Amino acid sequence: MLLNPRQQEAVKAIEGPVLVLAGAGSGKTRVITEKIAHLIQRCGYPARHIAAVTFTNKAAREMKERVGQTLGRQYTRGLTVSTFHTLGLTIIRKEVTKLNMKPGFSLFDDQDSFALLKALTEPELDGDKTLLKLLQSQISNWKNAMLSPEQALAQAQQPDDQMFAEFYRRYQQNMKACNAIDFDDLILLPTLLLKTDEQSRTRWQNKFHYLLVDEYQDTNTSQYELVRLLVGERANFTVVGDDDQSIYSWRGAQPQNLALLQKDFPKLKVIKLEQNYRSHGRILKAANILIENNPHVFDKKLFSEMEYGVPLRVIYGRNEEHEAERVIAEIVRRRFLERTPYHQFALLYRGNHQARVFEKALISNRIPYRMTGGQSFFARAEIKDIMAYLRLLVNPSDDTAFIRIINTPKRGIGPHTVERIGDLAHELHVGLYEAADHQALKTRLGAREYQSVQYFVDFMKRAARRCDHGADAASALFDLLKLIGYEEWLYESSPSVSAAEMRWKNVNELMRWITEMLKGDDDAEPLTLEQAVAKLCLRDMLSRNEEEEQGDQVQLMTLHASKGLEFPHVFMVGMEEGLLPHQSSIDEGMVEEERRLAYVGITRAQQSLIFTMARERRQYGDVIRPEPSRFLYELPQDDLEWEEQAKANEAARENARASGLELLRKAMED
DNA sequence: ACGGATGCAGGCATA
DNA sequence: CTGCATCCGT
Repeated sequence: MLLNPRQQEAVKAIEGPVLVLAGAGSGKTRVITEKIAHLIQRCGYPARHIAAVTFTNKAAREMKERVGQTLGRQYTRGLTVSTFHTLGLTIIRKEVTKLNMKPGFSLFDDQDSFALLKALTEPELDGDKTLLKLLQSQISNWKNAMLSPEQALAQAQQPDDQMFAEFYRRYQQNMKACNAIDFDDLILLPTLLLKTDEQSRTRWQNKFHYLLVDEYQDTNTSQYELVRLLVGERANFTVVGDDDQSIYSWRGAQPQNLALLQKDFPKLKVIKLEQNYRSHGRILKAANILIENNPHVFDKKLFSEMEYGVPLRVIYGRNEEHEAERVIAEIVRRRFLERTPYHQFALLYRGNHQARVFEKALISNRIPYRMTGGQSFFARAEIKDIMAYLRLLVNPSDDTAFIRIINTPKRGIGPHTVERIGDLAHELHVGLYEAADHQALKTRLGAREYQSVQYFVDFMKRAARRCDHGADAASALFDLLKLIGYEEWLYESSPSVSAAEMRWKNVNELMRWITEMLKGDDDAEPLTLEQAVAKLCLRDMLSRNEEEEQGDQVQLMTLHASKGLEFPHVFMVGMEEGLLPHQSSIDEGMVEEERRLAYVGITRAQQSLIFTMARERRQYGDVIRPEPSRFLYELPQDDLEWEEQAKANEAARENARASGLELLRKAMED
């Protein structure tokens, strides 16, 4: 298919800054892909001087794949297609010395950060979960806004803010001691470095001559700053975004960055893609009308040349179980009547917890399904354990990893012993692992405990040595796994044999990835253990391994996770006040973002769209009777069939037929 | 002092 | 329903 004029314009505008406002389903991935091809083939840009940045690994993989298909693999060698975070990691790794970091640094995920925060605020916060979560997101906000602990403290108005700023300082200090950085640092550190160090800035500006950024409305302040620093004076770049699909302000995204661009780059060329190739007319109309309730920076009206399609529907369940049953009945009906395969249906919901009921119903009806997101592979305890072993191997200062595995599997080292090690570490100003290996520990522990600790340190040392020198790090890891008896431990500690089997399977899957990464393959260089561990921490696997088998399965995911995807038939479930818009968003006056979320959901649908809700819903202990979501009332009612209304129409039609009132029947059908 | 078991509390944003 | 705390047995 040929590109339309607007798309062509977007592809061919290569001098100076370009903003592509790409509505949902307007073919933006295609534009980015074609543009990369154009730059390489027509404009003589070497692939290694082009970088395309996305937000998710999935998007990055897909884009790499599609550029490869368009151009042929040999042309894409050296091309950088990665997420912001991976790009940040690349820069950090090349600049470790300038950043005063030791190689082999650990990447803390949210859980690791949380654990650390909890530990170092113990006296003040006493493990208060809500406060800790608040603190964690506050620190994240500060980092995304590029504020140091000192600046945060200076800005603090109330004593509470001052306390949080103080915790922020403590946190940073401890991260440094652990030779660890968190996800926000992956952007912040490169940004600060490029800002202050001219040499580094020049190096990276010379590395990338052209920059493309996808989902630009999701960038936060430090990401935007990084973009600006990377493109420099030359300002040759293309960003693609849609302010109507900005749904991540809660993690620091600044959709204003779209407008800011025009101010910072007066020469900015703005191109709108408004033709939608995805959805039937009715669906698009509904989406347009809904989003008109929001204020806009750039006016944009999507149109479609596709058929108008069937009406949108609203169906009810008595309660959430019944809601799920009705959705499933509809899927089954359409599968048999219209031969629609399962994979063409998607169930979209606001919160992960909503998935449970639907999962249950799908299982009991033996309908295959695939759930994206939710409890991910890397959140599983067994994976976190193994990852902690790996992290400690490459970074002996990683105290969080040490604490996780010092007694997993159980080897007789309890909290008391760990505390003693902690005391010593504190006195000597070293990490826990180093303290555990210290002479002085012998006099402070009982003989049995000391021996257990020695045993642990001993095999870790040996494993680390084999990983460093030996060509075969992989087999060292397998031996380590054997030695600690992890498989046996899983069978002892799991609630059932099948759970243990599952967990062991996961561990093996992880080991397989590592082995492959260490070995390398056709389009991937062999990695050091250090690099492999970092990649795993970013959940950034090279090959397509972690794509699970995709049979004919109903798709389940959150509205957030659905962005960028499309499905022939969509169910948006739980369309109720309190769920969508979510109660806390209503309370905080953040309904506009919820509306965008609804907009994202609606524009995923290609052919049919059904909204569902429950009349009664269990919440915590009690039962509530939710109101229909305000968004349903904002949709064009002519294109929306409410169930009762449909039933009423049906009844009237029936009556008319029975009484032979031909005219009335005709009227009803209009 | 460690580790397993049992009982109770609070819990749902969204990657 | 899950995760943590506490208690008790070894």
